[in-house]
Amino acid sequence: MKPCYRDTMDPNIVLGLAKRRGFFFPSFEIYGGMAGMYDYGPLGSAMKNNIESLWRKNYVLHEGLSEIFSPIISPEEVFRASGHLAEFSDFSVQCQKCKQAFRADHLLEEVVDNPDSMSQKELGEAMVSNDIKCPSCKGELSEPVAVNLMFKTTVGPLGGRDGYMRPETAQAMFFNFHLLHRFYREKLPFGIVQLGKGFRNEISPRQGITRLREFNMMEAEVFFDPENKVWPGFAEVADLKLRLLPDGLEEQELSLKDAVSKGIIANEPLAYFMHVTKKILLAAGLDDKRLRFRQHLKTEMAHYAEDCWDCEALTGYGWLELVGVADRGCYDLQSHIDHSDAELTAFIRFPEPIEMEATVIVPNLSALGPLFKGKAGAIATRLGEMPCDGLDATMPIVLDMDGEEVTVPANCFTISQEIKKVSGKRIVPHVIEPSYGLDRIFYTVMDHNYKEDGEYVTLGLPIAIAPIKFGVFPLMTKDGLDDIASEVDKKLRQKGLLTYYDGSGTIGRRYARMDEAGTPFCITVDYESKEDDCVTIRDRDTKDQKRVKMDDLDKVAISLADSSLTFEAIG
RNA sequence: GCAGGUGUGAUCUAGUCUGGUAGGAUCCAAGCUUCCCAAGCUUGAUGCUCGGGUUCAAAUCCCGGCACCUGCACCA
Repeated sequence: MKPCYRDTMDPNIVLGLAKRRGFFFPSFEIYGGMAGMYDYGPLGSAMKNNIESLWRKNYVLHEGLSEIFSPIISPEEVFRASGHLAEFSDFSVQCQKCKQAFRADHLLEEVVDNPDSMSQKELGEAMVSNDIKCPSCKGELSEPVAVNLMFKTTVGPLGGRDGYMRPETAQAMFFNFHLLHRFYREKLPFGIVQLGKGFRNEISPRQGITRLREFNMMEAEVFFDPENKVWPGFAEVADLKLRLLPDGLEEQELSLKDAVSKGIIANEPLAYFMHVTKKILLAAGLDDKRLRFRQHLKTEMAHYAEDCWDCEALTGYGWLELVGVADRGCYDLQSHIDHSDAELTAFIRFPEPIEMEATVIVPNLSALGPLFKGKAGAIATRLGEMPCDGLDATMPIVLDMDGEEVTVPANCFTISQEIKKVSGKRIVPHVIEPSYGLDRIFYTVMDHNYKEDGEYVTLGLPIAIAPIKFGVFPLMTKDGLDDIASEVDKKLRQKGLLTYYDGSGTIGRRYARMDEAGTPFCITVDYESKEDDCVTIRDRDTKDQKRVKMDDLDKVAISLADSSLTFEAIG
């Protein structure tokens, strides 16, 4: 069994361990399984919760972003605005001879204008009339077939509104912007997070839990005044380094400050959240040497994005994208503004109100009304909006009202000079989006922490991530040792620590079981415990043991669990 | 979706070519052993991916589905 890539884990070994120990395994297996669907087992669910807690600790507690929780099924309009409907509805053709698949609109790009806006039927006709053949073997191509990567459903049992399972959690943070901005007392910057499931009907899911059809995300949207893109914590971390692989340049280690000042990373907040990403991934136990930030190539970056970096990890599947940190500009909010009537903007107050002298047309409604009847309102609005440069107050104004020429006599308006006080301006905020693929991070945690010494397997999980914090054993299940151990186990659970009581098999076997599950510490009650009221604590990574008074055990265990105490420092 | 490969207890695997009682190892469980690093002994549980066909007889041969792996395509 060879590793897939040099110095990286064979995924089959990780998959085997995951299944054997209840981290994760294919779903619906007794019914033949379903590609792209996995279950998290008992240890996996606990570890997934721990990764989420670590993430929340950073984003919600430390950075002060707030969490929302919104529906998975969303109406079609949301995805028309987000662009997913168009993006996910490609038409694909296949070569009859060499079986290769191509996007129909791509093949027509050279010969037709705007092929991506054509219907399935139009594309098919255009393919025939332009005599399009397979680009690689010149074979005959099939009819275009719709490829929709979103799961569609109908809301209402008797048919109703079309809906889709969201392909990302982000949209709710955009279309609720007006409420969330108000929640933040109308200040910028502020940020929102959402954790939850997203769905993509992948054509061919592969590689375990790294490309699922139903997957878990942890996303943040941080909103900024585009003219003032700063984040308060930046200065503190400006000198810390990141491993960067910029588009078109060599891989290099740069401080946040230098990367921004050299224009490699577009702005400070983007660099800041890249740093936050690195911090979280290291705390989750990923190997710094196998992490890098790769900048999206100009060609792969969405056209509206200002800059985008993927945090990638080297795993048994090669380099795997775990996190995307993107500056999406104002694209998402603007798009929802365009598709709805909502005012998803922020009002930026000037330090001092600005007084501006302006020439304005003031409609005279008492003259307009009788003359134009029902159209008077629309005409008055148009007059108020039109530029007044060079207008003569004594001449009639000619308007084009939906193709109809309307002459407004001079008595229907006046032109006057006004002083306008402007106290601020309305802007569409820019957004920086750190988006984390939880399942991929989960996989990489196992990949990077798998250690083998001969046959002996240890999962070196950090205690914050480890599903079980302490194994609790009686050396023998008799002479009352088991009662004492049960008592210890119960006490630790009451303190909120997940333990695993095990009295079966030899002591070595029990340590081995816990090592493979990634449990950092084991507590053993032995015969001496009955004399000295002490138990041993054994460290997974060094196999060293220390004796601790049972009365102090709570405190020691809690401190070990929150990493405020190290094993070496136990007195 | 296409092409190729693979599918035997929870895991790794022998058996498939050449049809005839499914075997081993690990793990798991119960027990013995004053048992601190997968020791030993006894006992036990769990399996041929699913469906159809050929045959007296199918893990084995044929057809189809499903899943996994690799490549292609796809990857907001």
